[in-house]
Amino acid sequence: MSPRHLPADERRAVTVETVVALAGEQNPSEITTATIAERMQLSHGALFRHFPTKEALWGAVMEWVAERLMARIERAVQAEASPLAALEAMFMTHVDFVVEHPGVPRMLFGELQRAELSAPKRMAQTLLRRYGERVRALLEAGRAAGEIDPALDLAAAATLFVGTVQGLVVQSLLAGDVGRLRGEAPAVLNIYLRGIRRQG
Amino acid sequence: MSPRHLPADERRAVTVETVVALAGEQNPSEITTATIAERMQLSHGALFRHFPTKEALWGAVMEWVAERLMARIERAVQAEASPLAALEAMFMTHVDFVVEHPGVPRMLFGELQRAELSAPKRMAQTLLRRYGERVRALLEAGRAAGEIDPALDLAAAATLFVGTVQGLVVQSLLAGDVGRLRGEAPAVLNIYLRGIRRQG
DNA sequence: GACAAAAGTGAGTAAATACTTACTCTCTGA
DNA sequence: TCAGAGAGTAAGTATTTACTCACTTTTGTC
Repeated sequence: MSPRHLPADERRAVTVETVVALAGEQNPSEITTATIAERMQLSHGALFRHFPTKEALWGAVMEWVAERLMARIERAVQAEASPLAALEAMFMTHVDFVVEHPGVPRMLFGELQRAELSAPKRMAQTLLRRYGERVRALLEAGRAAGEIDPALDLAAAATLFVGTVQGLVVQSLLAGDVGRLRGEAPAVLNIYLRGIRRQG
Repeated sequence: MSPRHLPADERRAVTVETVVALAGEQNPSEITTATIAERMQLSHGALFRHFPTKEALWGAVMEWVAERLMARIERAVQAEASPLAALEAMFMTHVDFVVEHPGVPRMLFGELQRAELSAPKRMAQTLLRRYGERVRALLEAGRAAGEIDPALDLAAAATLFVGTVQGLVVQSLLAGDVGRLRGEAPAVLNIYLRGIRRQG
């Protein structure tokens, strides 16, 4: 068990991870600062030594998500030779990430819904935009390499790529079982690939 | 303007429509009973003459959504001759519905996130299951008619169909503009259709 | 037009929740 | 070893929010 007293930066890291874990178990927008503290065996007041407001805490969480997700995806993409293989790797890496951290897509969607343009919302927007641009770049490379249908609408293909993951997430929310996601993912991805690939 | 005093059933109907409208403007989970009443120019207390709890009100809203969405989709499907054409009509009808009522997919997603299995959550699950089954039935018919790739994984195709809409919704949350949805939808649908269609 | 039933009002209440503060404990380095 | 900085505690406070209730206004019927 972790000691009661932690250096500030470690405490902040533990807090963020606690929020990510909690978001995998319950509606992210219903997570209270009290439950976060309780989960860490910490008093409620102590939380506010490390984060001035709840919004600042959510900002740190979104930063954690953006960094980890994009880093892992970039690593997976770099390891592949062809653009289409990279797209496949990107998809499966994303799915793995969601299986490990089921709260993440729900937090992102929840932030996007917010009315005011808070810092965490802006971070969610930025993340998704970067993600979309990465997909688009791979699609362009794939088209240049002759792997992808030359007539393909790249913007639409990028939107559908995000939707492909999103459809799986909805499915897992329906079934209440994130584990099955990984098994179902390849079949869904195949349909997508068939939709964008250059015809033999 | 509607009169201050309405028969109970009309007041309930107006209330539900007010919630649907509000959900198009702000985070559905942040809609309070007070704002609902205010929007109707009604006192807060009066709301609770017509709905015993907020949860019951949300139940009525989900029922409204399920009935309207499925009825419209069924009508569109019936008007088409071939299964693939019906699938296209279903998609565009759904998109139209979302453009008219942008709060709907967000309410649905929000309900699915809930921890406890409340009545509104169960209704959201039922709706999405019925929706998925309808897609699957069309896919099966399409396969029987030879329009669709015989090797297609139907469950995966149904998941991706839902994701196709969902991807557009995420896009509109990013852009903050639901109107563009209708214009972008056909290109996204085309990629999906290319993914499931029987190769010439 | 009187009356009862239906619908609405508005001032409340209790619970939840983000944040504060005065204090105490614990670790570190000179 | 001990002073002080850093981390934690616990009992607050202010605000929000779902829901209540005693009372008033409107509406439809005879």
